[in-house]
Amino acid sequence: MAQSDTVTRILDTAEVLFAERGFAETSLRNITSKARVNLAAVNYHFGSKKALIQAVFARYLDPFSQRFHTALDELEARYAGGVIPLEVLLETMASTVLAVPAERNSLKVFMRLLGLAYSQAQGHLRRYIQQQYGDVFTRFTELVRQATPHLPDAERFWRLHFMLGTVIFTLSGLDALRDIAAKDYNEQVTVKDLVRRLRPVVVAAMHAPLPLLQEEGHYANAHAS
Amino acid sequence: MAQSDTVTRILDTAEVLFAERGFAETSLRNITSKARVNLAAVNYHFGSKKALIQAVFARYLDPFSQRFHTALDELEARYAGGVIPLEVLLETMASTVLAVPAERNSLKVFMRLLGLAYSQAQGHLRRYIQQQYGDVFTRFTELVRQATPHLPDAERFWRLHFMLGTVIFTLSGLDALRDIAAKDYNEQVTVKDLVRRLRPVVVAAMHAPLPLLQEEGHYANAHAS
DNA sequence: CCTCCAGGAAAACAAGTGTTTAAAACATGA
DNA sequence: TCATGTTTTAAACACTTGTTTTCCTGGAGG
Repeated sequence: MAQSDTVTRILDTAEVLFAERGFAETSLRNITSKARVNLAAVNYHFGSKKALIQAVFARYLDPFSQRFHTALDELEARYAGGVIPLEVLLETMASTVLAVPAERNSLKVFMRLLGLAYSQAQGHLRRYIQQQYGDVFTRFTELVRQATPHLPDAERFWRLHFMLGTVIFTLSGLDALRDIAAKDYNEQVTVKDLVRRLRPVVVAAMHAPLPLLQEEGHYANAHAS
Repeated sequence: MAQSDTVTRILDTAEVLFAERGFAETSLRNITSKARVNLAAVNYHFGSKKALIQAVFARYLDPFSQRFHTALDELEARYAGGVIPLEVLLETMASTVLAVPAERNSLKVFMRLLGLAYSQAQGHLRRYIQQQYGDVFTRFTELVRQATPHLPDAERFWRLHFMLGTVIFTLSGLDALRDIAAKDYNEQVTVKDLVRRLRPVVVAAMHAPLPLLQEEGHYANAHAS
């Protein structure tokens, strides 16, 4: 209750400001004034701006990774000992992501934050996320490995990141893209629609034939950087 | 020459600092001190920080869009009147991107900047890029449309952005990913390698079967945001 | 010679930043 | 009710930010 309504007001305000403007571009005075809370409250309750940023992420990622873990538990039980098909794994991940708004209210904010975590400098964030939630991701990729034994490890690694890029890029830039799409194809897309569109694309990408190796001289004027 | 060696020193320094730290996180004092140039020089030569950012982009995008235009000209001549196959279009785009380092020296910086342009708030940048270089992109997508007549317009739109996400996300986060990949699969990837890996994935993604429409209730707990 | 003026250098400017301090208000259990 | 510990508040602090201003330099052209 009153047990620091301030804390949640700060978090609620911070997450949407961060999502729409980035971390460096959002000042504490920005947050606190919009949340109608004293400026010092952030440092009092969280210690620093960095800690506030991490708290914003934790509020999304804690329940998410927990849900994901139990979802994977169920899968492993269902396919006891056997291999879980790739489609099922992807489907599970998708539905876990889509379940986020059940407790927090904006999937859009969640995806945007993830996008920022990658693109923004903020080295401390990537480190924090990695060491805090890295194990779920590791567990997931291990299951993907078993589901795609034909893929060389390196190839699978890259393809997973390709798909991560697709999802995060699309869903985190959703607003801008949605505007264009609505204007050109007058169609009002929801996140759920997008996930529906993503499914066959991701599956096809993971099943794509292996790249031909080293067609030398294929690209004129190509220099490594 | 002395005809403002200062200008290029500023641009050279700014582009790498921007690429590795972002725009807001890079101060003019940061740039000018590293470039061993007076602080006021930026405002003298460019007018403002925003203008400097745009100048950094222009130095990459001007030659790029020019090259891309002539490459498309050649393609249209070669396939006079006919449809240019999707693979050829993608190949052309890839080699145009890979040709960037021929004049500017870092493909990595280029991709990182593109990534920032999307993810960073910086509304002015997206607008600038859109109205300055939007026509090449429009032309390219029109050719893609002709090459993929079976795809509904909206579906093609989204798939193109999916792939844009893949490429920009991967290539702009290249350094971090490369470190992980090198550690786990001791393999030293170059940008060229990545493009080679990307090719079949992108092609497969574009040719993926259309999504099933509306399997209602497929995702439990799913709420739109 | 002097003028002119693009360019460089140092300093100041006003505004905004995260963080800290110290006092006040509040709540709660003894 | 009083003392205790927790929150809230306003003010200040110590910087950093982008931008301007002012002065100084060094040639080119008349």
